[in-house]
Amino acid sequence: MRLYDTWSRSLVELPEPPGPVRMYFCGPTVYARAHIGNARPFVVGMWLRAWLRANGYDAELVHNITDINDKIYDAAPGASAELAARATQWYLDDTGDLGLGMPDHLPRATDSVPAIVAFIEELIAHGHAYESGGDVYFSVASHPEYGRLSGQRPDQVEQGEEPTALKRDPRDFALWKTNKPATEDTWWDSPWGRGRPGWHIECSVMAEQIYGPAFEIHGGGLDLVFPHHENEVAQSHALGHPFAQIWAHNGMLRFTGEKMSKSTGNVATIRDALEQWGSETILVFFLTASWRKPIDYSEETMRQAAARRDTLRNAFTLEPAPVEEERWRAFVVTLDDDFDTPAALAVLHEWATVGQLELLRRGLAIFGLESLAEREEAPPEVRDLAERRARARTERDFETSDRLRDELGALGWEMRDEPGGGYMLVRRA
RNA sequence: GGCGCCUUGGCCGAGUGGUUAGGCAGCGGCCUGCAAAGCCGUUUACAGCGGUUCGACUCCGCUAGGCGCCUCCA
Repeated sequence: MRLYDTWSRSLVELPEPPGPVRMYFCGPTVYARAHIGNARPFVVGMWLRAWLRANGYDAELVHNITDINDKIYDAAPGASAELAARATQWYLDDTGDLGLGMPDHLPRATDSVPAIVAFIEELIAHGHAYESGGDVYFSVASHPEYGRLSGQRPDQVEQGEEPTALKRDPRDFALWKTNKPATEDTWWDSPWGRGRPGWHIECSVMAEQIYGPAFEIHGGGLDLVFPHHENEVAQSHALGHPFAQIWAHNGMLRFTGEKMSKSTGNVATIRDALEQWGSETILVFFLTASWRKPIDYSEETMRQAAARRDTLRNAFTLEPAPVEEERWRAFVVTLDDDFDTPAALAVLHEWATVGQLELLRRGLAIFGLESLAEREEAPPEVRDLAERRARARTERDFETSDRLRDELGALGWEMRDEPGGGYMLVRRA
């Protein structure tokens, strides 16, 4: 299997099974309900893990929770820890309801502070960082490789608006920030006084705490390439750690519906999407685009995803054809080639058309969509209505028949007539 | 100003130097009491302009439009 790697800007072949393939995908900063775009790295990470495991890999996924951050302080003055805890639970609930299971590890920044302090001390000892007024900064000039991941030219980087008096070089970034009592109600002790870690160092440390200094895949949104991942790789490489072999960056989700825009802050949360469309439609939606490309979230694109979901589910009401195991190969080819889910989806549709239901079920299961293969048993009152309608039809009392069909519809059930008076009851999503 | 990405038929989205994925929607038909589901058929696609080539949607250049990032947005 090969995957596109941002570092080398090329497709990189994964080692042969069983690997291992250790993956670290950047998770959310917990200060509010995560929006649907935040679900993409989670979904991609979980799908990759499932696919790798199905192919005999020893695959593992770490997804971190950033629970120390300015946004959290801003959102809940005086109660930031409580908000972070609550928002962490929201995220776990929301992603859990996607039905993909959970990553192997969900480390919190707040649990890693001693390790972060130790990592920073080592950077200082090696001359890659310096203390300044209670803050500690990474010295970009000490690391000539800086900028390689993102391709940014340090001399062209736009300067931030923050006063940089404490930095030796405006490009330097914070590893540790001294506590500001007026706005920050959490802090940790360190050799440089009370403070808190910077964002980038949290991820370097959490990844290495679990995997050690080298692992296979580091994932996250394309918007994190610079500065977040550039800084992570600088911190770890500066200490001679190999860190990630492959950098996998997922494309951004765009809100293109009329009612939504990120600038107005009016965006759908994962919870909103779950309530409006359900997990199956969300997963099919993510399947329709390559993981590296942008994907548009709108009423129209979601409606289409829902229609696709129905098409796939309807396949299971048909007579299955004898399993042709060799057809599985077509699916493997698509996913082993940079995890091309749109192509894989086309294969699933092909199987649906020709009645390869066992393969279809197995393929859907990779993406957490095995529920599409399940038929829900109708409750007694629904079966009773259906029987009455069947009788009315037999007696050619179509007025009663149509009325009963409407009643079934109101209960969320669809009655599909078959030749010879038989019928099938199908749950409408 | 810098780094990078994208532009395929009504919509979404693969793909290849010459044989045109897939889905949704639309239209016609079969089936049905009528539907639904399914099946069959169907709708002059590759932003524009140059160049390379026997031949480009596919390679190169330019233009236009869109998007991401530029120190704490997945």
